[in-house]
Amino acid sequence: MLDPKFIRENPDIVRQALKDRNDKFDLDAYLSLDEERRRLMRQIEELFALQNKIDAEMKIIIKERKDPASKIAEGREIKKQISELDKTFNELEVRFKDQLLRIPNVPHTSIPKGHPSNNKIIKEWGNKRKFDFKPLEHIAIAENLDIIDFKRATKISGSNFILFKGAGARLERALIGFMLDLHTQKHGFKEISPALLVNRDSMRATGQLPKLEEDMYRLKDDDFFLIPTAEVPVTNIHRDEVLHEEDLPIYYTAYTACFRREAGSYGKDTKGLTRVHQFDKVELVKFVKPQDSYNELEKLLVNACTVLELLDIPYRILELATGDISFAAAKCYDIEIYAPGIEKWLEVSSCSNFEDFQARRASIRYKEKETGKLKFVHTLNGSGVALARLVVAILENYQQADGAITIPEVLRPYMGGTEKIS
RNA sequence: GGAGAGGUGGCUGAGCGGUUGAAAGCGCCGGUCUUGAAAACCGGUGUGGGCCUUGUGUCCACCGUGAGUUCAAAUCUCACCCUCUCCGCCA
Repeated sequence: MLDPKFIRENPDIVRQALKDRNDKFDLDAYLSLDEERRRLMRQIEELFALQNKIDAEMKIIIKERKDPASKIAEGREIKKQISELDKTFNELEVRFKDQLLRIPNVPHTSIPKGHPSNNKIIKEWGNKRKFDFKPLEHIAIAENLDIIDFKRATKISGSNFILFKGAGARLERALIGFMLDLHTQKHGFKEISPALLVNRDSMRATGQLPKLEEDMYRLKDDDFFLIPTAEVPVTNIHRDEVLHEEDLPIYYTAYTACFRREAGSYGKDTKGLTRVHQFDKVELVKFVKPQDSYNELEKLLVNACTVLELLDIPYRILELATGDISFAAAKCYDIEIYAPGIEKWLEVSSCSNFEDFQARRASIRYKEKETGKLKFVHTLNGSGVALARLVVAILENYQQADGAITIPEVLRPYMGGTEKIS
């Protein structure tokens, strides 16, 4: 969330941010709510001060064994006044906090403004494969090789779920192992394996709640949520903590399944692996000092790209426009990989700097040695990378004329030396 | 799921309803001593918020969370959450 004081003092910046994001949040209603609650707060605090004064006088009266009756009556009167104001104040406070949590982050000034069509391609890597036959779509490839079973996945769970089989399942596991090893051994990340169910506080801290509750899978009996990304449990590792400055930056990587309800997206990308309710992902999360966060974002992006370069999959990087970045992000790069069968660029990673937006919600701070002050850390995360779509790209990029798939060289050690699936 | 114990500052841990924002110790910061370091000793050290005259300013809140009793709650009552121990169940 944003600092309420910052919003109050810079309403124009926030208003512009909302406009750039095409967010309909009613800032004026928020601001008057803030003013009203502070007005009431001042009244109540004055009464508290009065109460404290009576309290002090009361102590003297008792000590000197005088008659306390009139002071007691005074105290009663104050108490009555406080309890009346308090009721209204509490209502306002609940509304205020809820509204505050619905204000998105202010986009960084460097990023393109407006509609997603203004997303800027800042890099392309690799050459699109040339085939001397018509490349098939991944669905056909996978069904021919019997490594993904779409029909049975639907029977077991429903539409847009996956069932990997045989070499398909092995490929999935190989990719996870390859990526985790790369990030832990070469990029300095610590491996984390978190729970896939998290509580409401955790979802609020990273910014999924309260706004996006409809998009989340929720266990209604226990008020748990299925994680939409490892970002949630991993960022929450340090919720309500004060970190040591010398421990920063902290790098974590985690493989988890991710669950997306995608309410309201029916009819869009409904076929194959490109949009599913559950997929695997290796996530990268960083906690850094504020002055380092934009430098760390660039490094994070390189870490994610390295995965694709080692797999030799053509990719491009998009710098997202204000209208396309997520609720909590200040700046975000998307990485898209090319799938020659369906002839589409597929998003496999979003690398974002949240600045102190999540840290403020989650209360993740560190004590700055030089000043002795507590400061919010900056949090970042990026996929390194998402699996289902990566499998699409591998199948379509590495397909052969005979319908077989050659295994990218870096994956072979993870597949027991297998060179092709046929 | 059953029984019991307990949640107090960065940590450990005291706390008869009224000079308790909170003893003590550890840690941390500064100083003395030392060639330097350690030890010892001395001093300091919570967070969040409101207000304006932005100041070594002032006021308020905070002892798991929420409600209640009271003139007054860390302390009493109730509910909830969480942790630990034992038992049960279980991969």
